[in-house]
Amino acid sequence: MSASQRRPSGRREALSAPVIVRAAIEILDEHGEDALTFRLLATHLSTGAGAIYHHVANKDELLEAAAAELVAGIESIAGAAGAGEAEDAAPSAPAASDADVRTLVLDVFDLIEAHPWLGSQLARAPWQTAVIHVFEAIGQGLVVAGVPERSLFDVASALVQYLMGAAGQQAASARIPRDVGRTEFLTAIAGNWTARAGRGERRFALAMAAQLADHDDRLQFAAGLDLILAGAAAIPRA
Amino acid sequence: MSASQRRPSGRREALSAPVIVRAAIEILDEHGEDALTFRLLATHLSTGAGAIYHHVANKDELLEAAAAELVAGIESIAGAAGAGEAEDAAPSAPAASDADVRTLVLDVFDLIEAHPWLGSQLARAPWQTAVIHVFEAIGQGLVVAGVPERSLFDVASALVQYLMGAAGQQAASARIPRDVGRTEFLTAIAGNWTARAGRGERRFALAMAAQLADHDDRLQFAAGLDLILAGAAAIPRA
DNA sequence: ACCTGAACACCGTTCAAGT
DNA sequence: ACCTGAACACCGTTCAAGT
Repeated sequence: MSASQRRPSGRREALSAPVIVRAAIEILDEHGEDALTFRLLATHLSTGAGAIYHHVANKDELLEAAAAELVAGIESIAGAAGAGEAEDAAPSAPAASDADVRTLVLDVFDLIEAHPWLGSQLARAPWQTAVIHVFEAIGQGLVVAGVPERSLFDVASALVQYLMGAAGQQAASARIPRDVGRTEFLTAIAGNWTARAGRGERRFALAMAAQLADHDDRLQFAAGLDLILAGAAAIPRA
Repeated sequence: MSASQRRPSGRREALSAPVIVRAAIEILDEHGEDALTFRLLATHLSTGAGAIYHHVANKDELLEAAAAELVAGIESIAGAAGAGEAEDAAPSAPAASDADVRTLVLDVFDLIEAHPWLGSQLARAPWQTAVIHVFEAIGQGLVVAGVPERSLFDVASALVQYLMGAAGQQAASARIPRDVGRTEFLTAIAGNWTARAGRGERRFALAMAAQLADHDDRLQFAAGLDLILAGAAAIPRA
């Protein structure tokens, strides 16, 4: 029996936390959050389910690590510019503005849209590494954009919470069965509201039902984001 | 055997959807979202687990009904005023303003803070009755507050998504073990960030850690809410 | 028609037994 | 030390059998 035969075809590298996290992300991306099982993961890694626990404490930690991995690519503009190296240089034009923070938040939104399970995971635990990373990037962007220090925490938190709300919605959207068309699904929902809309009841939801069927999640998210940024911009500077 | 003996002590009323939902809410409020099990629920109702399925399709539907029940108490100011009865009356002062919408959203926040499982449930499925109800109430409030019609959907959606984000956070906070003090937990988290904060890394999160330990969730939520409302107020009227 | 509760098809996690 | 995979302690849900 050669050494290569002791290592079955499914796994080339030795079992380790990064390898496990990578395999988990693959399953999550391809088959959705419900598909991630320690048994299936073990099969993909050509090992037993118990082996995973030698490298990862439990499923929660695995999901946190997977989320952190995806979000690691998100960098604040300020961070990327290497602030701190030229602290004493003459004050130049701000390295980031509200528009950069806007782009940053939309990047995270796009990442969630591409990996809906990430939406579930981010919304689930506010103190995990991935959320802190996003919070940090947004916060640094706001500093450079000139948001007054006394409002930094409030504005950053508002942006993160809004983002978490949208994250949950994206994850929920992804849970709609694929064979049901999204439009059909939303039309059915709208029909359900309509049926219950008595005289004067649910007039607003009813009026919005038409818009719902063909709206664009990202545009709508951006519109709300702009409300928050407009509110932040209206804060009097120190 | 008398008739009263055929109906065991745990259940006075006949089994029905409302009775089941009421029992579910009791368990959720007292022991948290993880405690709600069809087996435990059946025990509380002095019946078999299978009996519940004669009145409720599945656990999802049960949770949606429980959420709808709690949220039913939330009424938009416009709705409560019986708009529609005096449609042709001379236009009086607006029945609601931004301040009323603010109060409405904070009422929902307070409801979630009092019933953390509601936060999980609302954030989970955007199309459930409870969320539509809140959306409707907020929308009606915005109409009366004079938000331009073309922005109604965006503003209402932004408020709901922000609320859903906060809902998820509240639910997550409630999942912190009770014997661990909240302050100790947050201090530990902050310490964890500190440990990882290299030169220039996580400077923002680090600076915020102190504020985190003793901040007030509700005040912070209100601050973000005010940003959105300020942004909405800045939209030029038609 | 409604209820019962054992049975089914899963989970995450543990752990004795192997290498 | 690391891995294996059966076993444990749960779930939600189903369904034959009762009333």
